[in-house]
Amino acid sequence: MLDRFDKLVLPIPLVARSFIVGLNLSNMPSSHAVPQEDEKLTPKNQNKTREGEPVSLKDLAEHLGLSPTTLSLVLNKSPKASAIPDETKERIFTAARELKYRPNYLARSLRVQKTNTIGVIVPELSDGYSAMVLNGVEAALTTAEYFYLTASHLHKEDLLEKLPRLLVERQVEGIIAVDTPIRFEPSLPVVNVSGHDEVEGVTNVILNHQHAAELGIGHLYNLGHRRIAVIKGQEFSSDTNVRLETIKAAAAKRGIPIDTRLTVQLLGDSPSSEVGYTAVKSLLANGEDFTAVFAFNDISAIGAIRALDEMGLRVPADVSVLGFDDIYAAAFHNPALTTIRQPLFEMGSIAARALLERLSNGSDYSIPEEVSVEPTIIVRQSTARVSS
Amino acid sequence: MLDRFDKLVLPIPLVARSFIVGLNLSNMPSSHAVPQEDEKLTPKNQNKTREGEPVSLKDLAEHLGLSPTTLSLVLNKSPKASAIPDETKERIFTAARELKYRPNYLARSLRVQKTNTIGVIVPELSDGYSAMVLNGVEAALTTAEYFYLTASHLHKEDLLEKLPRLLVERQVEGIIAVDTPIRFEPSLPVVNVSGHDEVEGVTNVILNHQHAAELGIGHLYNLGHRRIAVIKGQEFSSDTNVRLETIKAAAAKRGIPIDTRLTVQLLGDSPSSEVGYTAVKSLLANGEDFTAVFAFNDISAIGAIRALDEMGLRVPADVSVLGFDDIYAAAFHNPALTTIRQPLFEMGSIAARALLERLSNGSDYSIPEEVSVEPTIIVRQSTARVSS
DNA sequence: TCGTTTTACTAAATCGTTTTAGTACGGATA
DNA sequence: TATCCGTACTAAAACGATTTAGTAAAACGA
Repeated sequence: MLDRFDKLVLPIPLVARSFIVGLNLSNMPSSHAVPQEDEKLTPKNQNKTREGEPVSLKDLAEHLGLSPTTLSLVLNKSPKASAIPDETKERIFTAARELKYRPNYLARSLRVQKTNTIGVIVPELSDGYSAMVLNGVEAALTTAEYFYLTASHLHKEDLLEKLPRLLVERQVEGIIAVDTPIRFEPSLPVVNVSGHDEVEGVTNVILNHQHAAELGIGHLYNLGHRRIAVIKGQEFSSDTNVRLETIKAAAAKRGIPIDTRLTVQLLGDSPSSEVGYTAVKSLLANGEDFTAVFAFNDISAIGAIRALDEMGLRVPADVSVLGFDDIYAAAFHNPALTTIRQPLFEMGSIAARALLERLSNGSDYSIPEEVSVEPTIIVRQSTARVSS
Repeated sequence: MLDRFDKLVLPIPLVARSFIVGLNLSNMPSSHAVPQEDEKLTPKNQNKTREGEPVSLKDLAEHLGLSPTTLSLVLNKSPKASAIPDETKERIFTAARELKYRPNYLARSLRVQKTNTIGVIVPELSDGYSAMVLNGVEAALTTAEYFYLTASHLHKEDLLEKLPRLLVERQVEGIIAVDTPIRFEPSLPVVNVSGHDEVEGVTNVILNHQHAAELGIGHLYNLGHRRIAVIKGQEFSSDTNVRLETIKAAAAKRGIPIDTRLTVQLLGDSPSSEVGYTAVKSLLANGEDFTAVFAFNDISAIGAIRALDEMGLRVPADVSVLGFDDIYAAAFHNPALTTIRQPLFEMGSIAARALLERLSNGSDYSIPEEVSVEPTIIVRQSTARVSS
């Protein structure tokens, strides 16, 4: 254990690519074959505490001549420690600090049957969406002293079934799923962000999609758009269907039903704008005629703009493009995206808080089946009044 | 503690329509006040296994009339189970499946002193950079059946000291830090992605910055640029100083030293393009004269383009802009960013693999102090030959 | 002065596994 | 016939905490 770091002392050429040569003495052919007693090698071995090894409560108790019970009571500031004189308490705290005692969370969790850990399942970390939600989750968890294990399912069916089981084995107290179908019967409290399946025991945190569609279609309608193309999400995304349906409804309500030839679907699971680009390319290749595009998300809106641009169509002069999500990039794209904002951070934080609440209230608690949050429309440069 | 969450119910006046009514029978006022024996309520309570409660190895052993030892040996396919007849083994596996036995990872980890868990410390999840690296980390960890706990320090000094300690308490086997200064003495193997401090016991995974600067400055130089502005990173970013120094060196080598009046620093810790925008705005406000901007990253390059645009300067016609990182957004920005690509996914995956290797090889292993990866230049539309 | 309470602690059980060190028995070997 | 070996298992310790149920001595109250 100790000698692990000794090797680093070696002079290392600065410029990268340098690997230190293996130096473990015991493995090296020694010119004088002197048998070595390990004991003798460590003269600084006072207080019988093995340097380097973590010190346990028992070690600390022995060092102090007290029992682990007493230490536990004092260190956890249990009310049962009231009879322990302050002087002793002080001794204990001081020793704990000096010997750098760190309670073993594993042991504690096992005993008290509580891990202060939850599991988070996301489609993929780098898709922007998940990361923003995770940020909110983390913020809420941190204040409650919880940690979380993350797992990405990458849209693979086997992982959708396996990951929850693995997390449960690791004794997470609950699970937050982000934009992920629930393919397991929940043995723990589960909160799903953007989940539309109604599964017993699962709280869904969802956007008010109807409102979102109203905002988007209303905005385009008011600008004079009547032929609106819609980019539908990938099949695996839980929002895909509601998004499309609510948009259709909002359009129909205004007497401008969405032409089915004007809906294209995102294909493939790349988290880049590529998929949006391809989708709109195919729309244009079919010679369809429209004045606005309502994209599934900002990522695909950006791809759409590229596709239109390549066909010589200016955004927003010739075609308006409306995004969804309001990711960081939206505000600084050229042209800046008009978009329907989802409060992703808040959704994550609400999800985490809802989960924690369920955890702390145990079974005598009414589980909200659904919590909805409101979208807002952020008008920027990618939409404009229809020309002509 | 508990009441903290009660409030949460309030600020969601939204459309939280449907709530499942509390269903715990024992809490519900019963019309026929029959005293209930819990036993009687569960007729399917065969085999004395409490429905709902997870089944332990002991439960399973009792159910089978065998000892936990035998089950453990068999379930873990220990070579010591060779004497157990196949028939018994089969019985054990079947029962485990039927009663849905899931080993408690906590207990196992405690016993075998191995958690198969590492800790990851990042500045912030939603900054794109961290998420990409994490993606790589995860990919490498998954194949080794490791999980990881994530913690964000948000550039706060107290968290930089506290988080590693919390992770160690939770018995992580090692720590991966991403773009994070090491403010603790490592008691565990630590790998730092983009770490430039040389701390004993810490392996740094870094980009070959000199090469990156050569690629960038070389590209601009070859296009005829002689007055190049440089956007320096925030003070907290570990790459900030090397990046600037190597760029200066590469420029000086070509006889076009970077004018100090042409370097601006990113300020504030927003992960949006805002900071790059502000920086270049101030450069332009000073009336500085330059034909190219070498940005600290793609995010700030995009902000720079916006700032130039607002001043009527066309990119790349009037000013070339060179980014860094090659995030997903770079390819689809308008104009598409020419950028120095960092293999972030690979860096994460290399970091994880290096850590795992250190873990599995124990002390008799030579720790590479530094592993470097190579950048590439991706030429797109934001840079062009200097006009006239 | 005796009984009760308070003070200052501790022994041992417990959480759910794994692992060490067995046991008991039947059959083969010497 | 005694010994050894293989088979089929098990008891108990261990991991490192928390928690229950104490104990012994001192202080207090009647």
